Amino acid sequence: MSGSGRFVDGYLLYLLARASSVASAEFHQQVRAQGVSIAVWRVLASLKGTDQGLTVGELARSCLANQPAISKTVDKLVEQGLLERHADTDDRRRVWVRLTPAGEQRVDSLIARAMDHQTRLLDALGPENADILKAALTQLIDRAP
Amino acid sequence: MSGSGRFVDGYLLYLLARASSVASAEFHQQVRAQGVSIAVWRVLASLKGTDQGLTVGELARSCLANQPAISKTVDKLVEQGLLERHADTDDRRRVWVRLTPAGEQRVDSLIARAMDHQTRLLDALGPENADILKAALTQLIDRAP
DNA sequence: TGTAAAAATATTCCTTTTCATACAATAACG
DNA sequence: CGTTATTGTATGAAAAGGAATATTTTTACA
Repeated sequence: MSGSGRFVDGYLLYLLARASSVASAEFHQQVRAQGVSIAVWRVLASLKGTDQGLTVGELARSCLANQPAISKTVDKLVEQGLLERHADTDDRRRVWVRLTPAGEQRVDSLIARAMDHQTRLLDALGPENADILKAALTQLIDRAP
Repeated sequence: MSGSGRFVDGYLLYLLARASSVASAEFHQQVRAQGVSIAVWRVLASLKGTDQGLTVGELARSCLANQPAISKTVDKLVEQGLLERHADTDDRRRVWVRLTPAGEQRVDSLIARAMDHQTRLLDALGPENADILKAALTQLIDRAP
């Protein structure tokens, strides 16, 4: 005996985390090679395609991160001129965050690489497997407790 | 217009990360409520079911973490009496890490909760969807670039 | 309305992670 | 063999992240 009786090998949450990690590894290295952290990439990517931006809270949920972490990351990106904050006129607690033109430019360049990587990933999977995977993940997100 | 033209909504790596995050959220809260960090849970869970333990490097890869982070987490868990280190006799660079009896006891209690949570998750998904998901994730892991 | 509760963000303090590197041991190869 | 390269782990300084809380604004409701 001594066959792999490891607990994690049959554990769904581990399979999920590992799949996400393995699938992202190559692209994440490319991002870091551009001098951009994954946290920053997620903030920029989350804002791309929103026309008024997102509030800090929405951004945190979108980035799968904590609100304080996002506040701090936004601080830095505002200093770098990639983001801008502006208060909501109706509810002055809310703070909107959106890309500046420089931010758009930066994220566009990263997104180009992301799409390129995704194409290769989908190719490796095959179109039908990719569709099955997307459907299964979407169901999981909708139905998870 | 103003329909969701957000980039991330169509991005596979984001779907994966979000699925992993959403599916894990509830259980991870339970773990933290036990006073155990996710990093520690992953170390303990990774070791469960290995009969000689794992080396530090294997443990790092299994935990989807960096080697220095694992070295430090192991330090603390050794201090707490949950893990023990012992050098490899053949290759004295390698350091094996394994659960102590106290560590086994701790991880067993967490695993009981994990299995319970997984049962509910699989129920919510339905058996056939669960199988499809597992197969798709396994393929992704095997075929990712 | 006035007051208590709730919500959104920022801030503080402390832990953890990361990056680079040091150190020790083995492997490769002239 | 001796020397260089490589591998595995640990360590130290710097950055990031997390939990708790403060602050400001809005909502609920007596």
